Amino acid sequence: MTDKPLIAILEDEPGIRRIMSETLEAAGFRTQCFARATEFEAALRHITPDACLVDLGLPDRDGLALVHRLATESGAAIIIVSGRTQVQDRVTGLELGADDYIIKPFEPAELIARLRARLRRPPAQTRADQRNRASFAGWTADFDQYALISPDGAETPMSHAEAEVLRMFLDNPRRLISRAQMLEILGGAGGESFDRAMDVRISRLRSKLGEDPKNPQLIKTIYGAGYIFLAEIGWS
Amino acid sequence: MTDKPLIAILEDEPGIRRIMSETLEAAGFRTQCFARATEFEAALRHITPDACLVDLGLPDRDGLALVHRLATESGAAIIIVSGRTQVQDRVTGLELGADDYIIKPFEPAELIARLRARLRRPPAQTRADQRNRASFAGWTADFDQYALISPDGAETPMSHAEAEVLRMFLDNPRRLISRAQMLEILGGAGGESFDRAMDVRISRLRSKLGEDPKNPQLIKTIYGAGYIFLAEIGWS
DNA sequence: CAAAGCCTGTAAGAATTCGTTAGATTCCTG
DNA sequence: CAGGAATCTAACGAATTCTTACAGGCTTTG
Repeated sequence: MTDKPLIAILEDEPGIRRIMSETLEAAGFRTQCFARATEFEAALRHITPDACLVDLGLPDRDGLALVHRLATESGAAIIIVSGRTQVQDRVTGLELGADDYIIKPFEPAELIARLRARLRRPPAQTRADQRNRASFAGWTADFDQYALISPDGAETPMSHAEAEVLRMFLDNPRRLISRAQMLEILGGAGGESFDRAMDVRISRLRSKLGEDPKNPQLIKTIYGAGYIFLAEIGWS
Repeated sequence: MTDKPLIAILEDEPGIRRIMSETLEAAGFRTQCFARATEFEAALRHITPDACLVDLGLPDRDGLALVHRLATESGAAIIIVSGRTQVQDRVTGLELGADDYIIKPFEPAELIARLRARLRRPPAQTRADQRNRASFAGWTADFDQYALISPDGAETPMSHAEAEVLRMFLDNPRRLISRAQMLEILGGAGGESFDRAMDVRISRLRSKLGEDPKNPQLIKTIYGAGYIFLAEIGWS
């Protein structure tokens, strides 16, 4: 974001609203204030704030419902600023999608710090991206076509079991995966000798990836601990 | 996310550590606990937690410095769990890169809710290739590939146990390492004859490094005290 | 419906890793 | 230099993992 982040403030009490706005402006943010949820929702058609500070005690709407809608439909960071002090309030607020929960009265410095912490992370992207193709170490795995394309362009079909294992690795790159985890992820239905089946799956995937059995480059074995997949991965 | 998120817990008090771990496991997370920052940093070379819960009052390191390092170098969400209640503590913690700050004593439900809120957002871009390579005395150790490259360019694979020992040395260069420390670092399972196992590990590593048994240049034995690794080390 | 082909778990033997054992060697003390 | 403790390493063996072969199940094909 090249520009100052835009912060929407939803707060029905004018005094607090003014304080929040001034504090944030002084800290280098742009602000836009609303006293009612309906106003705010109308404005949302035209503006896309980077973060929303919402007071739960609004006169014209249930604040939590609004938070939930914001969380699911907008990418903005949502910070509840509320006078309700119960733990349960915080928990439900956060679980409905709020990113933080600040109790009134609050210290301006903490509000700023928490807001900055939220804005440091990239905004949530739309859930629409499919991400069914991954490339790594010259290979490309297409999970729609169940195909594996080698660095030299040759395309090999990939079986379901192989795809499952590969997907598990691609979802956890550079991370140790224990056998227990594999069993959990791949839904190993409690077969007692399932460990052997796992070995065979790995072995077959390795050979399909052209790995040297003596010295595999991509799928490393950690004796007694599990496996680790080593590659930079790009999804598309 | 196809599998349970991995949460690292850095907390020196065993009671709290256990409570946190059990709470999180019950909520469907995988956890891994550490009592000291050094242990944690060593483990980070192998695991990639999705979030880190760190207590600021660690015995062996300044917690805030660790938070800052984590924030800049790892993509994990960072939540400080501290007994310090001052606003200023929270502000500096958050400004150094923490994503949230929870005050002890905390409600388990709130911890879970805040953790989930952090994990809902996609992780910051995973830090680009952090090559786990070190060079010393003409050798290069690649901890990703589990390979050891000799001064004349020959590449030898390195087993997990060997890599563990070598990494311990490379993390503590030119410093005496007692057997007790080795046991702690390498998670010795408390076997009575573990000392012998350690000897053998060292011996094997020495031979792989081409050390003259009569006069080792890199791994020196200090009779009755421990070992010391002598070399200039460059990480990359 | 039979035959062929592919997928995938099971079994079995080979290969690897790594702790244990034990005898040899080195080091310190007196 | 003797004696005991600490350390080294070769050899062994248990546990783990790899690969190949095989069989049952499912789908495709004639």
